[in-house]
Amino acid sequence: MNQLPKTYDPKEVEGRIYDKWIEGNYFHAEVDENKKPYSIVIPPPNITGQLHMGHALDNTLQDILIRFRRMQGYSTLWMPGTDHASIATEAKIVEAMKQEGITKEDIGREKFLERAWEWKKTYGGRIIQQLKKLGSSCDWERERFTLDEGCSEAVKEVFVRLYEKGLIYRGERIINWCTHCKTSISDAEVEYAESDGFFWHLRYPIADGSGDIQLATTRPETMLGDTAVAVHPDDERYKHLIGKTVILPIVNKEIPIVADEYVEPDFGTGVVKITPAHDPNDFEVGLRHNLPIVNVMTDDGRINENGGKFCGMDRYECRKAIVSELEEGGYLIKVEPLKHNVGSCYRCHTVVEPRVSKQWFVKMKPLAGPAIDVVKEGKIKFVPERFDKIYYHWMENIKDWCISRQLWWGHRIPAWYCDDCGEVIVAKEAPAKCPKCGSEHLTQDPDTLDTWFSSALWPFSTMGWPENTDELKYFYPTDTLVTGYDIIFFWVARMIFSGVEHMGDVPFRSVFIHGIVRDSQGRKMSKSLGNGIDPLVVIDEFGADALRFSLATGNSPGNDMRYLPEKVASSRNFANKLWNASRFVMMNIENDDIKVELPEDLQLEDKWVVGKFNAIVKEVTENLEKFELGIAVQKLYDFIWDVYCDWYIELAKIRIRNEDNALGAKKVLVYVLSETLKLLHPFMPFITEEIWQTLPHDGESIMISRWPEYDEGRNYAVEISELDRVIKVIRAIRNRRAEMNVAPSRKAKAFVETTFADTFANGIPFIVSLAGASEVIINGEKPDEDMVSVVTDDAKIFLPMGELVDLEAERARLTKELQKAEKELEGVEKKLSNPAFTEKAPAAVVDKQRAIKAQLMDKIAMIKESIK
RNA sequence: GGGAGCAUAGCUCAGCUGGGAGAGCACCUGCCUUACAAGCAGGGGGUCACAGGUUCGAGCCCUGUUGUUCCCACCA
Repeated sequence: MNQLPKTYDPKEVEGRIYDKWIEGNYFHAEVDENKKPYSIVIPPPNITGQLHMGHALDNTLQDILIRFRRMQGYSTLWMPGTDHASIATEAKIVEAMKQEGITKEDIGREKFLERAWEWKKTYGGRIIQQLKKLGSSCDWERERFTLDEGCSEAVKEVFVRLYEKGLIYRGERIINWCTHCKTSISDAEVEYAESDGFFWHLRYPIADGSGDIQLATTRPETMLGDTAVAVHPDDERYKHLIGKTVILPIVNKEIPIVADEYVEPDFGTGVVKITPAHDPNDFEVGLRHNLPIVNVMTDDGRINENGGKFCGMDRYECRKAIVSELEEGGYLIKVEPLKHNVGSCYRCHTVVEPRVSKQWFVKMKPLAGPAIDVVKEGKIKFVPERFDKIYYHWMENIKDWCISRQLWWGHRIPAWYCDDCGEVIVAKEAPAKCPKCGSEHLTQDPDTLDTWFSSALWPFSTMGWPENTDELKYFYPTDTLVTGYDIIFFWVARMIFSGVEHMGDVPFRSVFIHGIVRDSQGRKMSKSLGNGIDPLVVIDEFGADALRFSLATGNSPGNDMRYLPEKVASSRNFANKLWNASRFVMMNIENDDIKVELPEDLQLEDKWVVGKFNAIVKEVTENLEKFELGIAVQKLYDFIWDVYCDWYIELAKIRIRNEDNALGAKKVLVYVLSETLKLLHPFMPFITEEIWQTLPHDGESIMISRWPEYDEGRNYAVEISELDRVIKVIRAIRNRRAEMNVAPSRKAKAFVETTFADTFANGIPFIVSLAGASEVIINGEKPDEDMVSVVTDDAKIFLPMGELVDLEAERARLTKELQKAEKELEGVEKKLSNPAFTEKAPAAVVDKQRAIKAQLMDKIAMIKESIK
């Protein structure tokens, strides 16, 4: 006996169902040579992170694909895990220690790392628990961490291999320095934003006293590190000065005037001060002209001892001090406002300081070539396709990747330096002694690697590489990578060249890109705006299924979407609708022994719903295969609500009520519901499981049941079009009655005139029951009284409404309808009378127009007759 | 300075390879019809940004314009 509540209560269901899935071990993936593999690796969330809408979207999409493929019979692996997120995590720990009044230097590397692991233990599992709330069917037994033993092994292996191939090198280069995180960061980790600054025009005196040279800068404090002034070699204004020297104001140092093509003669005064240590371009100029590199800044953005009396000053304080001193000395000509691009750290948003520093780099050109080729050859497909252009552009213009970080939380660089001879040893294990001089005094490089260095290996490091494991052989390359467009450069691109280089094959075949979830006003959700929506709160209020459903609905690949609470509410309503439809079915089969199978003798309405279901199976499957999840989910919504609930259930009620082949109707109700639940399961896993378990079913769980298959023999096109004709008539009658404010309780006879007499004869019970007819007469004698009429494409219906009939209004309405039909007919005739159309358009299209014409002509004739 | 996306009903958005403009929400009318008021039945509302072009036929393809969002780029 099913006493199901009238509303679906996700809170009561979700936890219980999820535990059951875990208990059944359904998420676990095994190497199974009898099945085809399907695998996805999760974009590992940061251990510091909390589930946000971006995660909710990303993981909903992955779970939909995984559940779909699992039901299709693939051996399905969704590899989960977390990322150690070096900068973010270290910053959090440092921040926490600050509360205690200690710095990381106070406690030293070892103690710091202990704290970090402690932190990981406490918070690392949090986001995993949150992913479970969402319903994610990851293989949790395989959960990995970018800093675990296996991943660390892979990292070392890769580092050593690349070093030995000459693709990793160490050198003094200009890099982006974050003065807050106190580490180098890669180019990809710098965000540029236009900002209002100033352009300070300065005067540098020429050393021989022949005058001065004027230039402008946006960062006057860097003049402390100027080692030259540059002009364009062909610039007639300055040609005579090339080779001379100027006196650097304040510093009082003599520096050369050099000629370099980099200088744009038309910009500013055509003169550039050159600070090789603090500007990427100046650095290049410096190399070409052998200029000294004078670093004037400390790692926390202060002026160092090279800055003389400004030593110890913050870079912005120093800017002020320098400007006022320049002004006093008469070196400042003018200050003008200037909008320019300023780079900042993507983690802490501190303005980045370009700085020369000794770092480790990956040589990118040799890796980029093959990584471009695999996409060009179609071995990897971006969905939507347009993202390949972005990828190409980035890869084609890529510069060497700075991978060393001045942090402690991360993979320590496997390089040792001999204290005695300076030899560099790169190896997976600490060497006992220097291979060159035999010294035992070796010091490991203190730096760690960029977090993205380890996540780049994720598709194979998680499967046991460098061992050639069974998992690797079976599940690699993975099938689909699901991620937002915002991390294509950070992660996707790097996985591609890493996979191609180390595995000799692509890491995944498709990259399914989605946009970001914005707030209801279209703004990015952010902490500072305080407009973030917590998915867990939403799940608590509406249920995980409703959240998932609303994230999938209207989602089109690569496009951003807005989070609208009303949309989640409407998804919740949909879940509730499904719940109640199921309740109806269950209430009606309590006393019957029903299996999930279609009865032998399908009636018209049965074939109608089965045929429509069959079409949906095909379409939804194809949509899912093409990553058109938003379209698939819309079709399911329409089918369940409009076709199944609004029509089939109502039609079935007639038979159940009349006990006219009621069992057949019940079987169809159960069959179609049960199979539809399967199609919906990837989107709404909890409620579909809950209902499926209550219905008659075979097997332990819907999530491991068989995905419905399209059946060529069950299209029922004829029955569908027949019943659709009847439905059109029912709608038309309802419409007329509503217009006339006829109370639902008031029944009236309906006289139907049609050429489809058999069809409507079959439809009589439906019209009686669903259109408020007391009796339906097909092509019969009409009484001589005033009636309202309504015309569909296939039939004309007369309703005697007694005193409700207002002849004048009726005539007006019909005239309007006639005009509309005539206008339509005009359009169709115009098309058909155009020989170009009938000759060139496909026959099917022309036939369709002819059919429409015939229908319209019938309709017009019928209306005209009524007006008389 | 390059490149990309978006512009469709009051709002948020779908619309697959070009063949009679769609959904949800909101709004209006009538209904507690024994699955569901988180519901049922009906309704109003769109020159598919603008201007050209290709085509028998364009929301969809091409060109340009405007607005908007984003990505990339070393102009000091």
